Amino acid sequence: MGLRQLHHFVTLVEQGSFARAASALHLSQPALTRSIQALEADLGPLIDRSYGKVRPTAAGMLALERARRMLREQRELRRDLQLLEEVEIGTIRAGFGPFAASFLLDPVLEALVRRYPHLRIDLETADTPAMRRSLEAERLDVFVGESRSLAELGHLQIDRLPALETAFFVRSGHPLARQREVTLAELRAYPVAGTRLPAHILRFFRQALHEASGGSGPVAEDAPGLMTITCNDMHALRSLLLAVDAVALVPVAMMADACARGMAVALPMHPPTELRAQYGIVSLAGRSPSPAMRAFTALVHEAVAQASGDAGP
Amino acid sequence: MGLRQLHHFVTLVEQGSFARAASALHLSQPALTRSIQALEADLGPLIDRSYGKVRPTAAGMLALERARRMLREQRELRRDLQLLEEVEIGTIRAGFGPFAASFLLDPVLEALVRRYPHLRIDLETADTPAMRRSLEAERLDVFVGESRSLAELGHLQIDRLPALETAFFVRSGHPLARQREVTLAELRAYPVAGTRLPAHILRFFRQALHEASGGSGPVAEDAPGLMTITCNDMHALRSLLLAVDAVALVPVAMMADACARGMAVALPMHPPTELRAQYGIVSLAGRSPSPAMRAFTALVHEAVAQASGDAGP
DNA sequence: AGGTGTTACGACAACCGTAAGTATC
DNA sequence: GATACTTACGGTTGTCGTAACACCT
Repeated sequence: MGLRQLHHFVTLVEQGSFARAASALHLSQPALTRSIQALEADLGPLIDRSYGKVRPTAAGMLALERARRMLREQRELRRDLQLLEEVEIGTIRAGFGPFAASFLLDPVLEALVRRYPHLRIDLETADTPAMRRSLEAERLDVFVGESRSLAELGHLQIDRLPALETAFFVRSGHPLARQREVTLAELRAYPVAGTRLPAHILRFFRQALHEASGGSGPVAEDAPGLMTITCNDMHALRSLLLAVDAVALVPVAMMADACARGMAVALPMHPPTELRAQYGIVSLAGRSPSPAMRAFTALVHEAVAQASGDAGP
Repeated sequence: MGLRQLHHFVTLVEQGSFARAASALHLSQPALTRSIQALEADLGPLIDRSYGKVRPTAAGMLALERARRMLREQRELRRDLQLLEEVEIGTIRAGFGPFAASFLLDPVLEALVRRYPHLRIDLETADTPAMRRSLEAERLDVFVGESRSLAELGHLQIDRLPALETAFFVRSGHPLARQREVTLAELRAYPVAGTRLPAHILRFFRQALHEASGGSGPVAEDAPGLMTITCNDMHALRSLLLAVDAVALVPVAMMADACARGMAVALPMHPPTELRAQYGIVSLAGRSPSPAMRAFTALVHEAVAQASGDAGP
């Protein structure tokens, strides 16, 4: 019993004659005869041939029912795979780190919904370690997050994004906004807000402050950090810095509009702080991406390009 | 895509490795690899191979669902066909002519129910022309009836039964019961009951009566027949002849018990009337019988043998 | 004769098992 | 080196089309 034979059988019954069925199947009559014979050799007599009239036997009626169901499943499987390929069905479970979420979540979500209205979408924001756990536990298909700390992990595949420019921002009326140059130490006169930072950035700030205050040698690990406020909701930080005389370390892309409207400015740090977050699209290695995931990845790249285009020149 | 390949695929996912699946399928490992490759060439990537771990992709999950349904339909088709063969499922729509019903319906129905408790049974009694129409309209699968009039019809298949002995019966106290011989003409002193008879029997009686009354030459077609009462319920006729001084033409087999208990006797006709009804199991030619129909046919033969054994010696 | 279905034959593709190869641990 | 899977090769089976055959109307 094979799907091909069953298809032949169903068509034969539906067409009512070997000749018509064979032509409907784009098959020669003898081939159809033999196909049916083979099926009957397997399942027993299925049709009564009485010269010109083709009628299913009792067994044939049973077979007809089941065969139709099998063939329908086959058609629907092909259809489902097609729809999956076109992202007409499917699910994407994606995470965004705080930085990425701040300027990627909105456009990516909008683009996803706009281009793939039937896709089931499950997004969340969390920090990199949490998302990494979710990914490994397969609660997540992919996440966009700080990826430097994951670079050596072989079981993760990282699609690196252009380095994410960050800077210290204040609102336009802020005292520091008037200075031609600002040092790290000067920031400490104000509340300094940002997300929880990766270890290497934390170390960089501690070291810089240590040196600025005339110290030398190793820095104490428990020395107070630069940040006085951490919050992983970047939009809250944005609102904060626009409302009060705080300083916030946020992605440039996120502040592009506020700067354009003269509401905020990036502080001209001295020495220049090269604060580039290494972000990437992280997924489990060795797993072929679903069409939905490929679509998601593409949209993230698009959104990044868009954002850096806005914020760049 | 073939059922074999789908089975391989499902087993592979269930077993979690090519090696285990191949052995579970009684297949060599390379054969399984190639089978899966062929399926994937058809449907796209279905599984992620990551050395030792076999996991379905998103497409694979869809395929798995559909494939399982198809394979279940396949198993159930085989099972249904087996059950049909064993008459554990199926339907029989059978008719009985009045004579046949009188002594076959009860035992055949009982035997059917006893041996094939799951068979759907649809029995009816009617006269031969009506049953023939039902058969041709496929409201009936088979009937047991007077078959001489159908012998030449090519589109009907007739499984002839032993000739059905009939005789004129009266109750023991009947005046005619005391005679050593009874002529047809003598019957006319009493109500004569029977079923509606086939044309050739009617002609035989008319001819005999005509000759007995001294006539010669052709008999008028509208001459009064022998029967004064016709009823196609043979049990009613039986009750009638046991209750009043009537004469009834009924099958011998039907009266065997009453005769044995001294309640009725067959009249010793002179000249002997060779009243043999030619009964048969009639079905449409060119249609292979369902298992249920074969079972029915066998049981009818059994019941006939049983009845003629009872009534015979 | 015309149409319908089956068998006969040669060619091609599918499938299998054995054996050799490749990659991962 | 051991294990898990893939590729290579030769043989069997399944499937096709063309052609010849058998049968019914």
